[in-house]
Amino acid sequence: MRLSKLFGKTLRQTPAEAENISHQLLLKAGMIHQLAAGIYSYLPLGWRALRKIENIIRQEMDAIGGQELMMPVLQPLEIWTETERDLAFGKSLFTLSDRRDRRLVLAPTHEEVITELVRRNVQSYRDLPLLLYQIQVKFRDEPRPRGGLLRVREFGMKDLYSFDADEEALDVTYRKVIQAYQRIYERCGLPSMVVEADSGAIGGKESHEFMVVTESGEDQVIYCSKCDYSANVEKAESVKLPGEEEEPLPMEEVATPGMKTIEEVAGFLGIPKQKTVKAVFYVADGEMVFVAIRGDLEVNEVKLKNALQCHELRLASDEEVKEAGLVAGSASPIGIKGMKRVADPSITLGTNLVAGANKPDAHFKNVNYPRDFEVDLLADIAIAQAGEGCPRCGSTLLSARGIEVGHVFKLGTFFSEKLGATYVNQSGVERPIYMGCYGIGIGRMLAAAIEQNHDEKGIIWPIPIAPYQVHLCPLSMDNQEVASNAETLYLRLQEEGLEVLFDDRPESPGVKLNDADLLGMPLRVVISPRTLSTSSVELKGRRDKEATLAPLEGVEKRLKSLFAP
RNA sequence: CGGGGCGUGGCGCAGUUUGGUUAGCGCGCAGCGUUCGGGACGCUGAGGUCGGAGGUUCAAAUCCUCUCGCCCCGACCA
Repeated sequence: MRLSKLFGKTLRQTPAEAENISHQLLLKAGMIHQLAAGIYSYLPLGWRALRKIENIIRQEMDAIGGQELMMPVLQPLEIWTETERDLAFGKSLFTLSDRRDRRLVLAPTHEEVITELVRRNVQSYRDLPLLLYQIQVKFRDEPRPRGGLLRVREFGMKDLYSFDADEEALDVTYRKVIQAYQRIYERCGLPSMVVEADSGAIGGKESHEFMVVTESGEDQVIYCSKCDYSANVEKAESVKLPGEEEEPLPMEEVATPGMKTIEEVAGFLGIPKQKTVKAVFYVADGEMVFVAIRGDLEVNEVKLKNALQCHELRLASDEEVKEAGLVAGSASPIGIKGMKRVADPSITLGTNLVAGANKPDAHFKNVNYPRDFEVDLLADIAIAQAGEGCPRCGSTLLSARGIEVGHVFKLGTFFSEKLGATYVNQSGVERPIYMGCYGIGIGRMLAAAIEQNHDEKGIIWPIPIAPYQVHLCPLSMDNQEVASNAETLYLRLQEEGLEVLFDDRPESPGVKLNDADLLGMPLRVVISPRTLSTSSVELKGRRDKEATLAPLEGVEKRLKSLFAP
């Protein structure tokens, strides 16, 4: 490709809207263009890189027996109400009406459609196992798109669905896909980490995410310093630091004038935070919920949502708390009624805790569960923190930030039972199909690859996903000898099957070299009066500090072997 | 949705507080010339409904009202 003809210009200044490195570099390099919040065009260079990622994914999917197909983006709303996933997705579901006022959705994922499709085509155990995938655009009306391609409303996704006869077979498939995913990330130059995850709106039992560890990541990962336990913080469990065990004392009221927060109360009474009980109020699907947790811990809203099995969860407003007859700052689990009560097991660690008295300026001390109060549900709803104990081996937990570039779920029979996708087993008995689903965000991978591979000058493409392999950069194009040698070298490199970006623009050397760094192709080939004086060209890997000279004669063979698979 | 910020040629900005000539500057773009190994220089030139609507005024980028959009921080996800 001739740079003089390439659609998409490099910018000298980074557009102000970009905050993330990947977003800045993609814009600056002219690889993407924003149309609206979370909606982007891919320009030719960006699109080439994206297609390379797609093809690597295709190869690995095909290698484990996946068959590619294509399903509709536009779907009737009914198939979503049937599984109640319209509620699970809520406002993230893009909906529209056709001319006859039939309600349609722009698909955010395809479990319903594929299940319906497979139901019609699978009858026997002989048809299983089955792996079907597509690479397609998905729509999700995210509350807040951000970070360029990191979080968008229209995005390319590879979604694979697996169909097995039973749980054991699903387990085998699930592990196989995880390994394929690991190969994909590795091939794309993205070191990834598999972590346990919450299954969210997709549903299902077991779930794992693939994280690219980087500071700009939106997710927090908790992992063990010793064993291989790792989980998204949404899901992560931990062994909490124990509280002091002492003889339970009779409960009594203490004055805590003006003390509202846990810090204030603990400080005022001269006790550690873990000797207090924190009370928090949520509204779950319109119902007020009381939540108690040890004072030094925070509520994990994902866990709470799962424990309550609700669709919508938010903190209660001050007014709602007041209306319920509670005193914020001194709210108490003792004597609470008229609403669901949930507590984290951490309140059972230690004795003689301090809790609110449900009146201003007062708390109870020597509160003990279950002697002094009861709850309807005792469930792990705490955020795991670095420094706490690993749930597997007890060693210290650590934390890191990551970008979620893939997510896999064991769905089990959730969809097949609801939609009647069954098969007849060897004994002639009808059984539900065991399903799994597996997604990779492709644009997100592209962004993550840049987050992970760049320097102050620009992008450093991992070879397998670089838009072009070679950046041919003649300096002084008005020099006849340079121009003609560059032109023939361009042809010779292409004849060897190399992908070449040819900077044939009559720009000054500074501009061309800086653009080469910004665009980030793996190998730069400079040809100039200087190199021609010794009948050579200059080679420099994008990551290398120094360039080397190589004879012009036969350089195309040499480069071909460099990029040999 | 809550909090913060911002909308002025393709990009980055100034001008808005305190209304007042043909709305500026840098980059980029076009033409000509000189340059040519890390974002060169000179000359000439094109390009703007100041996000939109309404209002106040002799006069609005600037003041008022409404509205749309974008970014960042939080609750959601590949």
